[in-house]
Amino acid sequence: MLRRALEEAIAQALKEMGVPVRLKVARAPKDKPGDYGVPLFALAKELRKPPQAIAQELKDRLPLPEFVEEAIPVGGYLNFRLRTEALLREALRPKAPFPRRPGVVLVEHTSVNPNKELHVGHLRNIALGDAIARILAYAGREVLVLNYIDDTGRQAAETLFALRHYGLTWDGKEKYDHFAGRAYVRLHQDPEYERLQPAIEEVLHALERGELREEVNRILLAQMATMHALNARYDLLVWESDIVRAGLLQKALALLEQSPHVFRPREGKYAGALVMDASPVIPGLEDPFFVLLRSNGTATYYAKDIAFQFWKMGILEGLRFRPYENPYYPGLRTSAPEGEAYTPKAEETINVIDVRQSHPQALVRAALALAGYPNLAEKAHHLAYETVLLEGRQMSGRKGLAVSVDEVLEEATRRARAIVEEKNPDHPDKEEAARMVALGAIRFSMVKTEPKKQIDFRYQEALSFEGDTGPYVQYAHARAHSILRKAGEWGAPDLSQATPYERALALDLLDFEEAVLDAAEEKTPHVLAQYLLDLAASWNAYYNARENGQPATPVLTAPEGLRELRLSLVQSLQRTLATGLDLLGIPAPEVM
RNA sequence: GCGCCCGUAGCUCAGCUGGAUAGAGCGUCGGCCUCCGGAGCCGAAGGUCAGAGGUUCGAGUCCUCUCGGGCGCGCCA
Repeated sequence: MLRRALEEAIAQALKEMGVPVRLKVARAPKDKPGDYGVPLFALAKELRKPPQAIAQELKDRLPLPEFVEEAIPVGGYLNFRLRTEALLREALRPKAPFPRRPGVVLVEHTSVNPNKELHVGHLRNIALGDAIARILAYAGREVLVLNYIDDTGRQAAETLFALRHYGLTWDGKEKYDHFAGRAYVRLHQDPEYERLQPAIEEVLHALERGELREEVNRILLAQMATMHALNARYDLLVWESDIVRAGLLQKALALLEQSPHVFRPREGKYAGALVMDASPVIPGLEDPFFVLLRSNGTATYYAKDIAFQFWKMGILEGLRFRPYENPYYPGLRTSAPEGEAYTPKAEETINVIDVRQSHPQALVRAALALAGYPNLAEKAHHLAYETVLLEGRQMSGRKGLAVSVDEVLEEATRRARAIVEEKNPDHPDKEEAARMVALGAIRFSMVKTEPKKQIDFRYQEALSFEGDTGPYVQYAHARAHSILRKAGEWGAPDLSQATPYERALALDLLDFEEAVLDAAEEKTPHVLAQYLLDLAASWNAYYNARENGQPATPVLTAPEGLRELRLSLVQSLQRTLATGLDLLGIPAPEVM
């Protein structure tokens, strides 16, 4: 990364000038001289000189790195023009994942209740979680992806109960999770619902004993087909019933009770309950007391979250794992009483959950700090994303007001198929191309905006193949690949023949690694998605450039040396787009 | 009531953590090669960055207040 090196050199020179600061090097605007620049206004006061003079002085004192051709003072800025050959050499350098550094990052995402088919709200969770896991791995982290199966929850119990209660039998025509989901919705519309509570309770208890696991598993496997179709990856499944049986909750509470901030009030509102006083960690709360164990002895749901978080970070042990039999993920492991003991001991966790869980997630961090692990509390991240609206309206699983992911995938594939048919009738595998484009459209639409912004799922926009979309990037990739296919083998490029067109594309190519690192650091894939749009646009502009009515940048018919340079650049571009798309979990078709 | 998030072009969104003349897509209007893929490209119109104060050489970005929208605050999960 040339920018970093330049920043380093500038910092060194400034230090010698008596101002030990690190300034950020940014791209220079298109109409200004040079490729990069730094503003020097901030130093004016300390150096008691006008910024223009500082720019001049810095230029005089800065030993230019070999990749910089010239430093150019522009008002209060000092700009830099890169040597063309150095710029191109850097742009052509093959990109590889960053070196692995020790320490596991555990990403939990999906974690869908096993009682119903996935809907569009889950889509955002999966797209974000899967992308951030891939990005972190590329950025050099060892990543484990965990999918939590709440098999002792009310939702699962109600669905299993409904299936029996209504005596429904599966005819195999419908996906099983959809079938089960209909039973669940029917139960919630049943006027007898209130009266059925005791029977539902019974199912709930059976679940806690782990007795109905096969029935839950059947729904899970159907859901997993959708996760797999979305191109999401997982390493571990953890079943809540296993957590219950491993006694993680009791172990966690035992640890917490050693804190002076966890106690049992004898009187007042919380008499008889085990409560945590979060005020040392979360100041300014109206009521800083949170119940961990109710006075009837049952645990609150965030007490369970706390116990699980302790396990993730290696504070507690006790779960066992074995290979998970399924048709989609060969290496997947699942918690199971008969498995082998294993604890991930993550040094950092990312829980991908919607923003409504911000409060309980803060309690999880508070508990870590109160239990004596403030350093781990800082590494327990909540990737909070806003909810997804459906055509401007709030969704509801209970009422069946949602669009399923399967349905969206099917519709997107149908539309993509029609377009492939229209644009590329000779395509060798239209079905596969349609699948990739559909996936590109759907997943890209879920990660291109900031997680904290609410998004409205609209068919017309989410399944669009034009403009700021996944297929736009995929198309740019396919177009580049098409040129490379026609070129065959080529020889050494002549970097000195680069024109301003190659310079512009190369400059954009240089920002890839920074975009990935930024996305990893901020834990938001949208930075990478936006970069890929910019890069694809830059490439399309390059491809279409014209001068005097003639193509300005022909690749295959360019003179020797320049042709090789352009081919190498196109190859670097093509690989960068493919890598970037892969980090978003989106396939990069060679032909579409 | 307390707390968190959001408000940028008609619509959907970026804006590199305080820097250069605020940028894209959709939509509208006008263009594009006998030549590497038109899912593309070039151009035009469209802005009181919700509003008001403040800090600063400099504010879409930081602070305060106001307005509008979303969400969370239970011995429910």
